Amino acid sequence: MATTDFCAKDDRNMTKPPTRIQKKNRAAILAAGLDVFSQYGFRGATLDQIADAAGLSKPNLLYYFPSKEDIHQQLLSGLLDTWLDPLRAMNAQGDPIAEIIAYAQRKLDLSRDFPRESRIFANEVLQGAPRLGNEFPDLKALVDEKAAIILGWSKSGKIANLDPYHLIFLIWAQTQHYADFDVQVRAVLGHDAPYAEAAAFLDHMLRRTLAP
Amino acid sequence: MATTDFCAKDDRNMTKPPTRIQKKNRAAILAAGLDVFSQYGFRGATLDQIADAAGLSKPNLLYYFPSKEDIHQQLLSGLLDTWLDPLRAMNAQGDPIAEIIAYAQRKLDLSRDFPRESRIFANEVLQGAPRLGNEFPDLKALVDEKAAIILGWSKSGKIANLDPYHLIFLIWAQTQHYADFDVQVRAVLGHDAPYAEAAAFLDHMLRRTLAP
DNA sequence: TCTTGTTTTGACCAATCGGTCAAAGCAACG
DNA sequence: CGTTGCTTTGACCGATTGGTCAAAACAAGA
Repeated sequence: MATTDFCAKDDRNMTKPPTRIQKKNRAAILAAGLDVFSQYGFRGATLDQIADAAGLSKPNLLYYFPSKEDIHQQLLSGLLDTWLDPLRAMNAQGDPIAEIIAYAQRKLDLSRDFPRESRIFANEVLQGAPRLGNEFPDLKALVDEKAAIILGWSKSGKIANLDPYHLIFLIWAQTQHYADFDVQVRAVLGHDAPYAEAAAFLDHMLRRTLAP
Repeated sequence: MATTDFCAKDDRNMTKPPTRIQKKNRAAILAAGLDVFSQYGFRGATLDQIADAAGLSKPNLLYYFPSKEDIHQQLLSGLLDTWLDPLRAMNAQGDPIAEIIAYAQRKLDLSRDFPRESRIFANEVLQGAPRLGNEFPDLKALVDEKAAIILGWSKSGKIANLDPYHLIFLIWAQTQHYADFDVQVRAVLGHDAPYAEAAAFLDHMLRRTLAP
């Protein structure tokens, strides 16, 4: 056969390394997909839009990715890792309050620097996570681990006595709000730079909430 | 002409009161639209789905509403009022901390009792509020008014010195999180009844955050 | 009963959707 | 130069989309 069909092979089976142009186009497609999916959601996004944004024709786009769903899937799985990194970095040996506040601030930084990634994730969860459900066990395992650490801090009196899971939800909700509900935040505030204020507020709120 | 085209007339121009069957079908369509739009978003929802859920044929559905967009629009505008009622009820003459906590709890109740309404709203804002943008001025006016009250409490030392806008964002984010990210919350917690815990946590967090 | 206006529907439409395919274009190496 | 294999594209496909329309079915009062 004429075509090598490289995109259908899974990662372990790299019979050939990707060429320069393959890397460039695949990256362009993922960048375009991020733009379009984050703005319109999976169903609302069209291959024509993504192809346009990537500067390719639709058949050419489908030469690099087998389907619309595959582009979305690759974005999501690549995303979740980055998104959970701040939580992974929370250290049981560190100072409890400082660790939790540092985690929240890192999460807020992600919202500021990667709002499209946040929205693509929010879109997915909002609609019941039909293309993300299988990632939830890993997510739960990580949260369980970190919740146990927080619970330890709580039991030993180093922080207030509170439910660690809902503390994590609080941090998720509050930090992602600025990315996911960006238009609303900007419409209400009337200006465009909420992140410095948000960081100060978050610090105040967590310090008060966590104090033993 | 044979048809009366009643649905195209605006509310002020009620040449005839709606019949019993009109009321019933319009209500059924809005209920079905709430179900479908909240699950799939505007673009993801189809008229066939909504018609099915309402127990009507598609042309019959379009006899009662002129377009898909109109159903969505009516849901949204009817929604925003309910959604802002708890904030409207916040009383400048009441006890500051009790007022704010009561507001947050009412908002959490809305998330528990009307998660579909919350999600339809979240879906819309997430995608840049293209069909909601004109409602933002009213929203901003209300928030400005209540933020001024909170700021007054803050200045007079009745609550901590904090940014009232970000306090409101905090309450929105935290309460809506349980409705909008429901699947994620349930996947992480491993059980189905987070609202009692959430209410206790919210009370703790706000009481600490607001204390002078 | 007949008449009048409301309600419902099957058939249909143009546009758009995700995706296919064969053929053409192209780069690189001998 | 020619060959080989990677890249790009125009034309096309079946399915689905939101929406239309004329005609049929129905309800209700006279």
